[in-house]
Amino acid sequence: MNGPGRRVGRPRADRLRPDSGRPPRDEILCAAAELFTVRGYGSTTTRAVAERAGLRQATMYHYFTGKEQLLVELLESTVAPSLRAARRILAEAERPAEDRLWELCRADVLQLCGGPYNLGALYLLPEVRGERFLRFRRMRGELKDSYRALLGATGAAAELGGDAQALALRNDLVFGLIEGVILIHRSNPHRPLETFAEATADAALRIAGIRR
Amino acid sequence: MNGPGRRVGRPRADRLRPDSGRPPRDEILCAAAELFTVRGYGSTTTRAVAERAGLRQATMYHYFTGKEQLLVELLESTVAPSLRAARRILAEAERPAEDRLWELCRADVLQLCGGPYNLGALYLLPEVRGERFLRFRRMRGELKDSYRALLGATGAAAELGGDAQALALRNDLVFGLIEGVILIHRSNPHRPLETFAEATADAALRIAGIRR
DNA sequence: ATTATCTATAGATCTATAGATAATGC
DNA sequence: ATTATCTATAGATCTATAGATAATGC
Repeated sequence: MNGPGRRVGRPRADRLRPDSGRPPRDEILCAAAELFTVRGYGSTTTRAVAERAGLRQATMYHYFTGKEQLLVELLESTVAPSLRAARRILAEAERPAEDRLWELCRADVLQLCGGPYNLGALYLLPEVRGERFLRFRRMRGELKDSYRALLGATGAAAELGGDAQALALRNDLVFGLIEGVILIHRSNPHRPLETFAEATADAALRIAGIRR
Repeated sequence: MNGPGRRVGRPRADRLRPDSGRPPRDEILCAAAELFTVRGYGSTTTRAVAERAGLRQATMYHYFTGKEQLLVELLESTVAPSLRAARRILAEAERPAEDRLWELCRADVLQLCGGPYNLGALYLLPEVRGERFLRFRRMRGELKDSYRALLGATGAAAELGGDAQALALRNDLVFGLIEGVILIHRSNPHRPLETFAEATADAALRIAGIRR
C-alpha cells in the first residue's frame, strides 16, 4: 500500500489538496503549466503554483531552484518528443517526403494541443526570449530544420527551382501554422483532436504547395 | 516653434529622454507596446514603461488609470483598423469573394506586423483573457466573422456542400494563420513586409482550398 | 539519520496615491 | 488658475532563504 501516511518527511499541512499519488515534482510542473499558459508567466506567482500543487510556497524550492527553472523544464519537455519524432521520420528515407511531412505536422499538432493543458501555448510566451531558454530555442531550431529538410525534398520544392529564399518562406509559413495552431485549438477546444490534427496537416501541405 | 521650454506644466527631470515632440500619452503607449510584446505583460513594470517613455513612474497615472488600461487601449487600437477594413471589404459585394478574402488577409498581415514594434504579438498574451479585454475580444470576434462570411461566399466553400462545421474549421485555420503570422515575422523580421504579406495571403487562400 | 515538509521572515520590489513644485495662461 | 510633472511613500505583494518539525529508515 502506498496510501497517505506512508511517505517520508513531514506531512503536508491539512486543507491543501487530496493526495494525487503522483510525485510532488510532477504536481508542481503540472500546476505551473496550467497557470503559465492561462495567466502568463510574469503574472503567475510561485505562491499560486505551489497552492495549486497542494503545498506551501517555500516547498517548491526543495524541487526547483526558482520560477525560471519551471518554465525551462516545461519547454524542453514539450519540444523533446517532437524532436525525437522528427529525427525518426527524417531517417525513413524510403518514404515519400510528402507523406513524412504530413505525419510530422500531425504528430506535432497532437503533441502541442494534446494533454490537459495547452503546453503549446508556452512557446508563445514573450518571456521565452531570455537566456536561460537558449537550449529550448536550439531544440526548436533543430525541429524547424527538420521541417525544411522534408519540405525541400518534396516535388513542390522542386517547382521553386532551388530558390532558397522562397523555400525558407514557405517553410516559415508551414512551421508558423503548426506553432500557432494552439491559438486555433484554444478558441474551440471541444473539436475532436484527431480530426483537427489531420485537417491542420492537410492545411500545412496545401501551404507547402503540395496537391494530393 | 514648439521646442522644449514652451510646454505647460512642470518640466521633466533631466537625464530622462530627449524631447520626441509627440504627446506624452503616445510616448507612454509606445513604450508599453514595445515592452509588453518583448517582455510580456506581467513581466513589465509600470516603472519600466515610464522610464522608457522618459518620465517618472507616477506621471503615468496622470494619463492612465493603471497598467491594464495601457493594454486595453493598445489592443483595441490594433484591432480597430483591421475591423474597419473588414467592414469596407465586406461591403464590396460586386467583387469576387476570393479577391476580397485575399485583400483582407494581406491588409491584416501588414497591420499586425507593420510598425516599429510587433503589435500583433499583443494578441498572443495570455493575460488578454481577463474581463477588461472583453470589448477587444468582441471586436476580434466580429473580425473573425467577416473572414467566415467571405470564405463562405467563395467557390471553395460551395464544394463543402454546406457543411457548417467543415467551413468553421477552415475558417479557424485561415484566421489562425493570420493571427499567428507574427510568430513567423518575429523569427525573420528582415524579410520585406510587402512580399511577406502577399505570400501569407496566398497561403491563406491555399488553406481555404482556393486555387487561382 | 534522512527526508519532505512546514512556519516565519528579510529584503526587494511594485502599484497607486498624496501632495509639492515649476512651468504657462490670463 | 491650470497644468504636467515631480518626490515621497504607504501598503501590498513576491521571491528566496533560514531554520524548525514530523514523518520514515536503520
